[in-house]
Amino acid sequence: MRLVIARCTVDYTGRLNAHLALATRLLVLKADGSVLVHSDALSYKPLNWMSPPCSLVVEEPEADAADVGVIEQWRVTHAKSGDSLLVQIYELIHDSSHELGIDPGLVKSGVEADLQRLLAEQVEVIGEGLSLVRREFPTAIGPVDLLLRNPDGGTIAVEVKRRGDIDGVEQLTRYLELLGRDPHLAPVTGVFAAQEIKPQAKVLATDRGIRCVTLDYEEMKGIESGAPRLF
Amino acid sequence: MRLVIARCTVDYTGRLNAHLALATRLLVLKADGSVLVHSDALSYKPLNWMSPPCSLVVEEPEADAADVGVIEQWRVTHAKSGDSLLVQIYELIHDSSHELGIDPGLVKSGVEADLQRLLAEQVEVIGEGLSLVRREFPTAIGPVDLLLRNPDGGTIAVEVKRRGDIDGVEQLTRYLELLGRDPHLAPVTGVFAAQEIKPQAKVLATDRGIRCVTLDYEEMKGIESGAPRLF
DNA sequence: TTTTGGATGTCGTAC
DNA sequence: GTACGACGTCCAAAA
Repeated sequence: MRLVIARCTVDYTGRLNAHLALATRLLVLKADGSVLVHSDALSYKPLNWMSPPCSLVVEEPEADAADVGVIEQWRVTHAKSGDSLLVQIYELIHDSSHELGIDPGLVKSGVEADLQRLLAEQVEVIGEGLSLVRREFPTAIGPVDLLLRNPDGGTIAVEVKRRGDIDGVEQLTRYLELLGRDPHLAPVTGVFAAQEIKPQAKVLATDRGIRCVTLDYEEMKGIESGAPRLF
Repeated sequence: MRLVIARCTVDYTGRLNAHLALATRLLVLKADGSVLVHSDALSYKPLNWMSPPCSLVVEEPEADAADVGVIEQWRVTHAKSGDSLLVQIYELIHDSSHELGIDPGLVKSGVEADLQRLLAEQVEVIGEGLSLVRREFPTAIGPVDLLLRNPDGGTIAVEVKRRGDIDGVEQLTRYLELLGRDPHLAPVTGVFAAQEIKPQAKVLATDRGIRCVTLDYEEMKGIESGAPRLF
């Protein structure tokens, strides 16, 4: 990994055109050829970048560029899309290279898949007496997260999200429409389960007769890992 | 901006939990207090990060951490959400600070707003004889991108997207439902216009009687900027 | 290889 | 401040 601090301009041409006026920025050149341009604010997202696979070529600045002070010029081109990034350097302030090796990678827990797995093991969170038919129940328009059997008759389709948005309600609505046509399953009702449900999503769901359930990941995690309580 | 290359572990606790095992990484500390953790691959997205507003505190490593080789420990805490990042440093390989100043920011062109503007000027792309009623036609649930008048009677609502996804079809469906109730506009038909339309979106749109139109940005740009061709 | 859907999405903007 | 849609979304798993 090469780290460069430089006064530079950057131009991107590809899915859109973007220009960065002359200023001092951090340029990160990664081992896979990718390039990041960062300013001293706005975490996370680079101002400009090029994703691998791409190649960096050091070009000779054009005469008029050199006249206005460009001392070095990089062209980074994406191998497939042809998108390219032109970095024109006016002043090199820092330049160092470092051997990092391969990263063992990030280990996560608490994402949608975890929620779904926990909820499948704890269907009582949805309601009394329900039983799991299966996770990822397949339909023509995609898998339903959880399908439950109601002992009083009928089926419950559960859509699990980390954050419950209007899109999730739409998705569940499509599933309900389709599943409701199946005489083996009908009547099918819907449950929208998420750690956090947006007000508009709640309104839309309620309007469509879909019940909303707010999930507590930490609590569900506790029930899973902890020994059953003694009372 | 402070740049640190270090052998470290990183743990994030917040919306989820995430752990990075011991390895050499780039740590970027920005002027606004935010922190980025990057490996030597996977451009764009940091392995781990903390967004502003947040504060960094250098803690004394616990005895057992010090025993396994932790020489320095940072805790970065988000001011509002309480999310936190724990960086345990085992070896400092590089450490430098740089004054970057404020970035003038990115200038873009060629996004959805351009597509919509161009299409408003070239409604013949949608169909013969149509005329523009207005852009951003207001409704109770948000503005319709383009509203067109059909000389044969009725109205056409156009949803413009750069990439046509199933969400866009849902959005347009909601508009059509609402607009169709207005006797001044009815009958209202829909057109889904995008540079690229996903197969599932096309299927859903067609199923709902919505016509799909694929837009060619470069061609539309050419018609706008170029002189009319001489034949 | 293309497609699909999640994401600690992030980021801007209208309300 | 909240809600909502765009994003050069990025990214990984599935088909």
